[in-house]
Amino acid sequence: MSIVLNFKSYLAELFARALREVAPEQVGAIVLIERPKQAAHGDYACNLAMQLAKPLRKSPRDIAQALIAALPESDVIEKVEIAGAGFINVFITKTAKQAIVHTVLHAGAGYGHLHLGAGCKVQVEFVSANPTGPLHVGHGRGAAVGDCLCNVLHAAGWEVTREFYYNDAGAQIENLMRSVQLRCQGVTPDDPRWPEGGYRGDYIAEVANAYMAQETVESDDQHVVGKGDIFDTEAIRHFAVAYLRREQDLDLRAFNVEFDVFALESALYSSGKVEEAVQGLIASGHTYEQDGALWLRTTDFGDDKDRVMRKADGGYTYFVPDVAYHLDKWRRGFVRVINEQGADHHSTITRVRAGLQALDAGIPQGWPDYVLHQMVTVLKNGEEVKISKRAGSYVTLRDLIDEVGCDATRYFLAARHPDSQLVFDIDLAKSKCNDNPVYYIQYAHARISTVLELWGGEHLSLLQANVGLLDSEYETALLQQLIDYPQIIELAAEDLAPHLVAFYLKDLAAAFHSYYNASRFLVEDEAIKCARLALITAAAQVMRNGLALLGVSAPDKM
RNA sequence: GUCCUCGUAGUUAAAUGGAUAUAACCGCCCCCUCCUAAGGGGCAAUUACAGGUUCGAUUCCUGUCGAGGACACCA
Repeated sequence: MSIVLNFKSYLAELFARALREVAPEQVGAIVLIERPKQAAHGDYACNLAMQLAKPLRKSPRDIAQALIAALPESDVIEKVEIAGAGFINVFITKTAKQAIVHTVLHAGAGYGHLHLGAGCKVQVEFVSANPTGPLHVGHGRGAAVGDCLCNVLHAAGWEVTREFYYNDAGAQIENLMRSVQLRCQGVTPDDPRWPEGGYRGDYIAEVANAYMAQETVESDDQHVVGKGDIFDTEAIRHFAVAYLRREQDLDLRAFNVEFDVFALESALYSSGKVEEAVQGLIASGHTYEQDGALWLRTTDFGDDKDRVMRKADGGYTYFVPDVAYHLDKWRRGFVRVINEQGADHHSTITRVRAGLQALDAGIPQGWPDYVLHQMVTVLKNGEEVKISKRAGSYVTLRDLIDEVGCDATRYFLAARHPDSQLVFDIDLAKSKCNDNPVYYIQYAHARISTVLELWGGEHLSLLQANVGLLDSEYETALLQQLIDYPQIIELAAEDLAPHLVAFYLKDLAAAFHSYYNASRFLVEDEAIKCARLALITAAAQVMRNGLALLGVSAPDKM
């Protein structure tokens, strides 16, 4: 019996071989294997014959006939049929499906790991919040989507680097410094002296108090001691940045998100990378001077108007360090880079890509990739929540974690397509009943754990189970879910769509709950009991694997 | 005004260009002497509109309408 880890790619290979025989000149055709929606259409379907109909000037059914004849022998294929306009429907043998139980039990946490990335390096930049306050819900969505995406890419075989970029200098940081300085002097936001762009949240007072108390602050990438000097703006600035970075680190840690690299905008200046990028752009001939400013002709690369690089006052606009930063990513060997950001940043995409093209550094067009997530609104008691007491003007990630827990927060923020707007319903996320998908999935895992504990046997003995006894409609459905898992990873990785994992887990849990309700596992017949326990042990394994990608726990008891 | 994303059952959402569009919630009806009813089974209900490309369109293209966002020598 062949051991098949991934049926889809296995069949794709068989059809590719048939294609080489039937139409060698068409080997460029894309062999697509899909899961039909209806069971009558088999377990897998291939549309190759319809694709080839036009170039080969033959009827799809004739081509299908030839492909089937050329299909290599395989003991996992029960039968092959031609249907409809020319679909080739493949039916998998029961034995091959049942074997998935042993495949999963043997692979364990490695089940679902693929080699799509072939160990290539990919860098994912996400969150990238400036250190001017606690992280808000939007950052939370970025953190959840970005981190899950990293997990999925890792599972798909990429070598992933998680990176967080932030601005530790510039106008917003200046505002932050002044706000803290005023708080040190006892001035509050309701005072007429409070500046226009000042930060009004209560956390500014906390920063000021810590600075005056000469506290020590350590974040993932900063270490500083408060000087307590109200007039040393440099010391205040440095302290405030470190303090708020640490706050964000604590939020992220509570959210199970860890970064490999923190990149600072100021470092791009001090290392000369910004200047180097500017010189590169000037040398490329895509710049010009006008009205005392230096412009980049981004319209050469699809932008709707040219952009200023160096302002008349001599300072660079923000997109220049952005370009320098991305050039640096490229030089660090990241052939693939994905930026996960809020959709309000979409206007930077064209500019950054244009700047990189203008540099003529061999960077491919359309590099880097972007995943933009839409707005999050928070709902509680049916009403929109806008204010957090501590932050002043927005709902913080910490508010959500404290209120509904890390698991539910991660699940809800990652379980929707990034492109669609998200309403975070706090009451739903908190509810411990069946309309809450997080609990629904976790409950399935807990149920399996309970059964296995009651059984009390040695898990290793399940490797000997006779899975040929798994034959009911519920068992078949659950087997199929287990078989589908690697393909979900593949899809999620290719589409940069981690939410697919969340949907899959709901389906997997549903298949288990139905099975649970319809059958007993701890039955008299030893062989049947072992077969069933082996199946649900495998199901629990896949639940753990999938939940791990989402960063959600898989409890044994609830 | 220009650009970007989205428009799918009453509601919230899935669907790599494939065959009869999938779930959950709500509503109605059923199932615990049972390994957790935080569960299961059933009924009803959907692609905004108009064109186009295709053997085939929820998916791609154009336009209209609707929701959100972006449009600084701010970041």
